[in-house]
Amino acid sequence: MFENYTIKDIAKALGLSTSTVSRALNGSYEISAETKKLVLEHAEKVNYRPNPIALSLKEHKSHSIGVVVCELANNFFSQAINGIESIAYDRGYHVIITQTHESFEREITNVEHLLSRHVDGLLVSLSSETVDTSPYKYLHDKGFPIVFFDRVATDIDTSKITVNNFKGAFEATELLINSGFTKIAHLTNSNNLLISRERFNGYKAALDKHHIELRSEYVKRCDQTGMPKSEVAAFVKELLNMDNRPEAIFTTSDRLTTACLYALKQLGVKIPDEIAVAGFTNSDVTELFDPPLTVVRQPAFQMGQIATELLIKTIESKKPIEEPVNRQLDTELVIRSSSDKLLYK
Amino acid sequence: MFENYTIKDIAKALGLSTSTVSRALNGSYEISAETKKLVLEHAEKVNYRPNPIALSLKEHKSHSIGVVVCELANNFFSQAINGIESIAYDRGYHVIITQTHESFEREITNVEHLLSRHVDGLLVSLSSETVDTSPYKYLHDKGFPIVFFDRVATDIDTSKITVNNFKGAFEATELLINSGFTKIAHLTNSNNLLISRERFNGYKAALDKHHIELRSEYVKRCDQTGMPKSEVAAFVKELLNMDNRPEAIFTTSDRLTTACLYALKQLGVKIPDEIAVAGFTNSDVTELFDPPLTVVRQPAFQMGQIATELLIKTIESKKPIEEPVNRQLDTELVIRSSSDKLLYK
DNA sequence: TAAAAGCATGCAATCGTTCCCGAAAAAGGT
DNA sequence: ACCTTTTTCGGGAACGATTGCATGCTTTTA
Repeated sequence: MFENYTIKDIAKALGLSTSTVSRALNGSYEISAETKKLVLEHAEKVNYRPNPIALSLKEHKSHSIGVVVCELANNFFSQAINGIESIAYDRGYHVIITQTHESFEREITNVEHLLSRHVDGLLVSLSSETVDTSPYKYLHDKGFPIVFFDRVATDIDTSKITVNNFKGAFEATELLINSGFTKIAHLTNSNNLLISRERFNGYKAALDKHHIELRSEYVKRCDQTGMPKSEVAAFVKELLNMDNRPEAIFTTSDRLTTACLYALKQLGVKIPDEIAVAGFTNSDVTELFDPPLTVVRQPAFQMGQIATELLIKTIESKKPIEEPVNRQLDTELVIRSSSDKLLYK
Repeated sequence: MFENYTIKDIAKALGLSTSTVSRALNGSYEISAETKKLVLEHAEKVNYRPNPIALSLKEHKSHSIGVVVCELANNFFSQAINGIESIAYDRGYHVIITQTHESFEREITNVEHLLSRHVDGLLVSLSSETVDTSPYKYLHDKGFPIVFFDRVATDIDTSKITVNNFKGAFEATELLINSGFTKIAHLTNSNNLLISRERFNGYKAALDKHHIELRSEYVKRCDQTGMPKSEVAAFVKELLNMDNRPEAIFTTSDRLTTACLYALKQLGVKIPDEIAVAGFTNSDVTELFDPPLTVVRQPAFQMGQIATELLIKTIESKKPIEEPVNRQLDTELVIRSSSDKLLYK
């Protein structure tokens, strides 16, 4: 069942040379139809599977792709990986997943690791610590296929899949404004991440459009991406204790959003009565929250699929310099009651 | 930086033979200290990394482990994989993840796939469709390292990590009983899964202990594991429309729990006022639910870690027949208000 | 002084596959 | 009947690393 027959075994059994068997298996024109049939049938019978390791050694590729993300147990990434896996599986590629835990050092180690395994390409979402993208630049210049998704490196001219973060943040902020809030705080991530900056800009632009002044004390930057929930809790407390306390919070990432909600719950602050909340998250149970949460949702699964399709296309294209594709998808604003302005207030 | 120097390159550069270089690198006693130092220093300088593919071909192992789970985007499994990855990374193993989507056929394909990649061992959580475990038996009999976690194969004498499902279900059910409920429904999964049967038995035992008759019409089996939410919704509707309508529901898995909550929300049924809910889930936002959900939680991360440690130990042990370990961890019952019996009722 | 022992290193096989060459046999042309 | 072309197939190198065996040199010992 799981036996490993080799080309040599077949050759011996059939009294042929390994070269002949190999060629027959690969449908070479130089092999007679008769021999081909013989070999093919025997290969079928013993359930012959070429050894991918031997192939990798010879061909310098492995039919596998490496994935670099910060954290698996994060809805956005597990959904994206699901998308990645679905395409990769269909195309016969293996997926090797590594986590950076937001550490640059770990990110580099992972890339080295994957490369030494001769992955045929890389699917990368940068860690929040990463500012130096030169390793990717180096690889890309050497013609190595890389596709970024979500957290992309701007200075590298390779394919990228993102969402319109600006628009997503703008819409969410404007929703809060249209609900009647003017004092809107913002919980954001490290400035290293382009997505943080874009989302901040969206937030800012919505305020601008409605002639609301941006108060820097309303903007709290969680440089540790809310890894210990306490980081977020401290900021939330600060916001609530301000003289001019904000009426709403717009959060910029999955972890930040839930950490913020936890902090508010801990403090016994009612949503949206005392403070409204809207934020980026890909959790698929936010409708069950108390109150149902207004969210900006990214098409994670689809992003993973597109990224993988693009990567495999790059890998399999003959010419090394493929025109890089920049796909930008739309976020989805799901309006629920956490962003409501209650009338009796 | 990511150059691939080979042993040959070093040999050429130093005017030695590849064998000498190899032996020097591996600290063989037959190489003079002088030569060793020379080789080691040069290897360090060019950042030599042995080619794992060549090694795999020669040694018939790959320093990677295969993981078979049903679904990545499921809290339990993504947390478990996080645990797996954390240990594997430290021990220098790669993790190759595959999903079965609860299909037996896909499960077998995945195992074949992983085996052809020469993974050194397998970490398996069976799909709900799987009844025939003979492929694993076959592999195990051949001495191939396999460790099961969560959804285990009883008839194979290999290491297994589970939780005490009976106890977890018993405690949850008894909690509902102690809250004052007697009419307790049960949403369960395919009977193929041992965990479903164990949890059902726990439910039954708690009823027995408190002299409550088990009503078969209260037990709804979701054979598709609640994949389309509608499967669960239909059962929930049935339960609510019964003459002797249950006052509480105990759900047996992550997906079932959230699908049940969605169905209840859709129908506008108040929890716990009209019906109480408690269930297995590893979502880490259930405290934010409306109402906060009473849950049975599995130590997923730890299960992944232990399973991986055990697997690597088996892989690296010289003797093929290692005494299999059966670790059973405890679930955690987190009591929140979704299981409260409201007094004014 | 010659043989044995010790040491440092090289050769070549091996893992499974592909592919460049070369060669034998069959087919075709004159 | 002989030469050329085509068809069909095998030998062997290569991918990168390990390792048993062979080799050649120095040193020790009978």
